[in-house]
Amino acid sequence: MAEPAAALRPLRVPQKRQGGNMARPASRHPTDGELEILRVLWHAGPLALSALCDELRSGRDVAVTTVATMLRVMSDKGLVRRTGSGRGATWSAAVSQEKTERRMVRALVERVFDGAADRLVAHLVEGGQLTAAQLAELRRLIDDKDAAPRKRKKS
Amino acid sequence: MAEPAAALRPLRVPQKRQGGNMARPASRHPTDGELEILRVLWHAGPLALSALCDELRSGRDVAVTTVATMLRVMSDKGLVRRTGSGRGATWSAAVSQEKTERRMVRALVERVFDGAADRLVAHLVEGGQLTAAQLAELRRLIDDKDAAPRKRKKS
DNA sequence: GCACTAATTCTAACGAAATAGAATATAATC
DNA sequence: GATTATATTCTATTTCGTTAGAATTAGTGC
Repeated sequence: MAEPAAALRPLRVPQKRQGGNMARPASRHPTDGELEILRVLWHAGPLALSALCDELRSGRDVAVTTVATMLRVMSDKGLVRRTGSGRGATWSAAVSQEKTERRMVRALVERVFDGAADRLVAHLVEGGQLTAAQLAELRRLIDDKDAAPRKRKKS
Repeated sequence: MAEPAAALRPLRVPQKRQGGNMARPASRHPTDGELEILRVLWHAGPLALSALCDELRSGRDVAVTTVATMLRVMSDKGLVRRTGSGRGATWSAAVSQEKTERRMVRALVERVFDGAADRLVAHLVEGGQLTAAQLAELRRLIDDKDAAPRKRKKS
């Protein structure tokens, strides 16, 4: 491999193994499309492929094979699970809504707010995204939390 | 298995303009890497390319040309702006931190919580992501909001 | 058991995103 | 003005995400 008599001129050599590489790393969280499927499955329980497609189609047009491909990918990622095979097979979410939401919120807080969760909340409260009723409910929630810092299950 | 006689096979016909296409649509929001750059620019004001790279390198290793390429893309998207050219040029954010954060939070609420902002807040409050002090501060915020539902600037 | 239909796998295309080396342009310094 | 350092552009590469047609497999119904 060495270049003994390379003469000179290390210049310009348009070799092929060149240019930067290293592509984008795979995201650990569900993508946009995957989340759409998960939401349907969370809401409507285990579904056959066709039924799942029908649900999705209420929002936009999509081919059956597209959904099938996404399900395969999601299955590899451990996001969904299949029960049975062939025509009678059903698909269900393999991750809980609760956990997924929490993880995605945490990721946002980390990425956008550098871990400061309170800044996110302030954003929401001050940004006028909440109704008066929701604010009241939120205050009640905080009071509860305050009264029982220990995990007391509501008392 | 199968493959009885290798005779007549329609054999998949590897035509070129066929099969599903349509790639992933460009995301309207800054990507992960773009956000990283924006955060540096928001925090440290206008910076030369080299200085920007130095800041980024405190977190991870990255080549100058990589950052330059990202800046070009971000410039096309209107996320950053360049002042001057050549060695003395500086880069600054072309979008405000406030607006960007708000937009990304809104996108998350839409995607994950189907628009229900209060569910996101409840998540944060109940999930134990906030300290007692932060909860108190939050309640004060809500009280203020409650006292002045109309946009009264504080009075 | 054969046709029909739904499900699944195989293959493909293609843009976005991330990365960076090579080459070139530009400004600073001597 | 030549050298040098930095900035910018050009090009290349790789994987991800999204979409879907073609082919194959597996139940349903007759």
